[in-house]
Amino acid sequence: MENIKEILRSKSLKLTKQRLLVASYLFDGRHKHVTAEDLFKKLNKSKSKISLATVYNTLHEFYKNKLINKLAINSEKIYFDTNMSNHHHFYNKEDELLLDVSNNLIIKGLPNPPKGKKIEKIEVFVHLKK
Amino acid sequence: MENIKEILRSKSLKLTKQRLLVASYLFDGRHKHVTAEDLFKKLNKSKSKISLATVYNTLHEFYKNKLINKLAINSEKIYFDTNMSNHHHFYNKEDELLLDVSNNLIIKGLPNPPKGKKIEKIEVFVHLKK
DNA sequence: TATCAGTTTAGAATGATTCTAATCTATTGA
DNA sequence: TCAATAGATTAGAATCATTCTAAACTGATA
Repeated sequence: MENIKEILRSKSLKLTKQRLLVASYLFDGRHKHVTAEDLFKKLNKSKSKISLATVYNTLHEFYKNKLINKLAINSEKIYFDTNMSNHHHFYNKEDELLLDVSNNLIIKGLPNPPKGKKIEKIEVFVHLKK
Repeated sequence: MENIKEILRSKSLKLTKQRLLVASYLFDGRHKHVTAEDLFKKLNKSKSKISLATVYNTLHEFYKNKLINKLAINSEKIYFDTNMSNHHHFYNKEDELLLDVSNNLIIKGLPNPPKGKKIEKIEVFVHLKK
């Protein structure tokens, strides 16, 4: 719990009950992919209480502070990803499977970005089927 | 116009006014990225008439028939892409710039997909910044 | 420990998309 | 040619994830 508090302090985020609740779920050492709705349900199963709006606020706050990533893989839901290392994803729409591809990929043949623009990030989605 | 009709016929799609309207805009020889809303506005500028629901229906019908692609790049809007060749995208959120990366990329270091799954498609988004 | 900027909240609002069910029309086959 | 009908179109309502609002609350500071 002390290291969770340290994470929030390092980003100058106030240590509120709700943030600690969200952070201790997200940063328990295992990487996770969650939607706001999932997280809301999961956290409200225990006796803790947090509103859906706060779940959204907190996830975006963490995202802005580079504590989590945001994945817009299918335009229906936003997934937040606690794995901050450079990685990519396997995705299977049918069963909503979302898996990290942890290897560092080597991508050759990429043209230069348009004038005045720099590459911020390369995102690779490997779509799967049966 | 005859080749537009041929495209629809080849997919057993009825040749309705609205489908011909959409198809002749989309398949005029230039690749396009459009959202349903954009397309709805654009088509209704001319004297032709088409409802928003029909624009959605038609785009999805074309998508199901593999006449266009669907891009879920930012979870706010769905883009449809008339370029059906194997390609990737540059994307700059700030100015909603979406560009084809036409080169065939070579991606090395990809692990095997999980058991029982095959790779359907690899989608690379190159996010840009200023 | 009082203050207050920053947080949380319930519920309303938004906006893209989908649904509904009534009307219309391209196709087909007699 | 044309009547029948399966499929297409439509306006407007419904949906659903997300954001907004503005009132109440609470950590952090002095």
